[in-house]
Amino acid sequence: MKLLLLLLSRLVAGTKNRGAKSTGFQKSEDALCFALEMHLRGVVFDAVTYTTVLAFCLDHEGFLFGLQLHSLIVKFGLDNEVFVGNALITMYSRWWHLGEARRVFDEMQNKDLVSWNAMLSGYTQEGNYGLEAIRAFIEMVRQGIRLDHVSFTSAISACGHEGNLGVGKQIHGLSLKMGYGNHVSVANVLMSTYSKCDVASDAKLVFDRMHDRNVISWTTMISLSEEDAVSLFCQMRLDGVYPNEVTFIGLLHAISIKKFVKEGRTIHGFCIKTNFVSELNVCNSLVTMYAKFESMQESKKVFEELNYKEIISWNALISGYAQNGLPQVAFHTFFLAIKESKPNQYTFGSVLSAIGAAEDISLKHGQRCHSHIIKYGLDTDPIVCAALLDMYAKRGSISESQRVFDETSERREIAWTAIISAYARHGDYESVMIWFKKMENEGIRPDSITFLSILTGCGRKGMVDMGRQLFDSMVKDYQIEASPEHYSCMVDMLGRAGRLEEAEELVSQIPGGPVLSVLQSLLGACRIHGNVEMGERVANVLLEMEPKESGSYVLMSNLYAEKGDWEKVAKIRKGMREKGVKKEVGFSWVDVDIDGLHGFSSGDQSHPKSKEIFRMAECLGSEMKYLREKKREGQINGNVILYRTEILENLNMGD
DNA sequence: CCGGAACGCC
Repeated sequence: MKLLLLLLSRLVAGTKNRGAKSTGFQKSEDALCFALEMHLRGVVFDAVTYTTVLAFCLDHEGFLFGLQLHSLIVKFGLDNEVFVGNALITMYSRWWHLGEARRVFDEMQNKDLVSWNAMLSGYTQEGNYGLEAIRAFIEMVRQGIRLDHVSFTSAISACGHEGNLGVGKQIHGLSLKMGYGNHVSVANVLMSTYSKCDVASDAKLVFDRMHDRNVISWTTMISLSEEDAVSLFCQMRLDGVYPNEVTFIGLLHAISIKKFVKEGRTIHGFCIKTNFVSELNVCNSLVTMYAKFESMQESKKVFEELNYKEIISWNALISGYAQNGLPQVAFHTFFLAIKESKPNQYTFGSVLSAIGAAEDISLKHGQRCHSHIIKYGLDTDPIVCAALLDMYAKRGSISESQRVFDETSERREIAWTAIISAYARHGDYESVMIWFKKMENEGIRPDSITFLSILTGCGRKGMVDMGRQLFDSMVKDYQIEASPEHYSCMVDMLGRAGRLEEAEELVSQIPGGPVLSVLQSLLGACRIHGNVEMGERVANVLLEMEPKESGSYVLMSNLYAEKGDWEKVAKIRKGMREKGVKKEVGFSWVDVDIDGLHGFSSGDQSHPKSKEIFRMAECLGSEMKYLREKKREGQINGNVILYRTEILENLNMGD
C-alpha cells in the first residue's frame, strides 16, 4: 500500500516525461489495479495517464483491462483526445480486433498522422488485412493526408505480406519522390519486401545504396542471403554495428541450411563469449543448427543446458530426431515435451513426420497422436491437417488420409497439395487427376508441389498433351517457376511417349541450363527408344558437366548394349577406368525382426546364409515370371497372394 | 503519452 501511494503521488503530481516504464509497473495487471485504485480515491485521470496505462494492455492478458479502460475513457469524455484514440487503435489491432480499432478511428474527430499510421500498421500485421492496408494507404494519398517514413514503412510491409510487387514498387517510387526512400526503416522494409517477392537482387541493390545501416538492416540482409550470411556478419562487425538476438537467429539459420559446420561452431563460441547463449531463442537456433549438422549429441547438449525450455526448444529437438532417422527418439521426446509444455502445430508437424517415416512405430501411435491433436484443439490447423494426412498416406492408410481431408474444415492450398501428393505417392494417378479437377473447381490455386504430382500423373497415364498444357499453364498463368524436378518430370513424360525431339527442345529452353538429373532423364528416354544419335549428344554434355558421375556412363553403355554395339560399350568401360570413375554400389536394406538390419549389394556373397538367399531369390524370380504369364493369360484376376500360397504349396516350399 | 523495419520450431 505504501508503494501504491508513492506511485499514486508520482502519477498525480503530473510530472512530465513519465514514460510507461518510469511508473514502475512491470505488468499490465499492476498498472490496471493501480489505475482502479486511483479512480476509487476520486482521482480523475488525464488523457496522458490513460495513454500510459493503455500501453500496458498490449502484452500478456491485458486486453480485458483495456476494455475496462476504454469504458472509463468514454465515461469521462476523454475519447476525443487524439493520443487516447491512437492508443486505443493500437490496442485493439494488437489484439486482432481490427473492426473495433476501425470504429474508434472512424469516430475520432481529430485524427492526426499517428492515427492513420496506427490504423495502417494494424492492417499491416500478418493476417488477411494486407489489402485493407494498401487501401488505407491509397486513401491517405487521395485525401492528401501528410505521409511520413512510418506510413511508407507500413504500406510497403503490407505489400510484402501480400506478395504484391507491383504496388510495392509504386509506393517505393513515391517514397523516393517524397524523400523518404533512403530512410533506414523504409529501406529495411523494402529489402524484406523485395526478398519476399522473389527479387533478391533488388533487395541487395537497396542494401548497397543505403548509407546508414542499423542492426536491422544488417540482420535483414544476413537472413535473406544464406550463402553470404557469414561474411555479411563479419562486415557488420567491421562496420561497428553490434548484433542482437535476432541477428543470431537469422545467421544460425543460414549456417544450418548451408551446413557451414566450421562457421557454425565459431559463431557458437562467439555466442558463449558474448553471453548470447543466455538468450533462449539463440539456443533454440543452436539446437536446430546441430541437428542440421547431423550431430544430435551436440544438439541435445545445448538443449539440456537450457534452464528454461519453451515449446520451440522441444520442437527443434523433436524435428532434429525426426530428420536424422531417429523417429523412435523423436516420438519419445514428444511425450516428454507435452508433459512440460503446451504443444503447438509445429510440435505435431514434427512428430507426425517422424511417425510417417518410421516403419517400426505402430500406426496406433499415430492414432494416439491424432487424439492429442484433437485434445489440444489443433485439428483445424492447416499445417497439422496436412501433416496428419501425409502421415497416414506414408503409412499406407490412404483412406484415413482421405478422411482427414474430408474433415478439414478450412481447406487451404496445403491440404489439397497434401491429398494430391498422397495419391501420387500411392501411384493412384486416377485419383490425382480427380482431386486436381476438384481443386480447380473450388478455385484453389495449385502450387509447385501440386503441379509435380499432377505432371507425374499425366506422365504415368500417358496423357502427354494434357501434361504439356498444364506445364505451360503453370509457368505462364500461375507464374510458378519450373524447378529441376518439374523439368525432369516433363522430359520423362515426353521421353516415355517417344517425343524425344520435343523433350530435347524443352531441355534447351531451361533458364540457366539443365541440371544433371534432367539430362539423365533425357538420356534414359534415348535408351528406351534406342536413339543413339541424341543419346551421344546428351551424354557429351553430361560428361562435361560431371565427368565423375557414374550414372551417365552406365546409361550410355546400356544404350550401346541394347543396340548391340559392344565395341562402344567396351570403350565406355575403358573410359571410366581411365578417369577413375567407380560405379557407386547400391545397397538394399532388409529389416528382420529377430536379428536386425541387413545390407545387400549386387553380387554380394558375404552373408553367412547367402547360398540360401540366392536360392530363394531364384525361386521368387521364376515364380514372378510364372505369375506374370498367368496374369497375361487372364488366369489370375484379383488375389495374387492367395494364388501365391497355392503355388508355394505346389512347389513344396511352404516356408 | 500514441504509429514503423529484421528472426527461429512446419
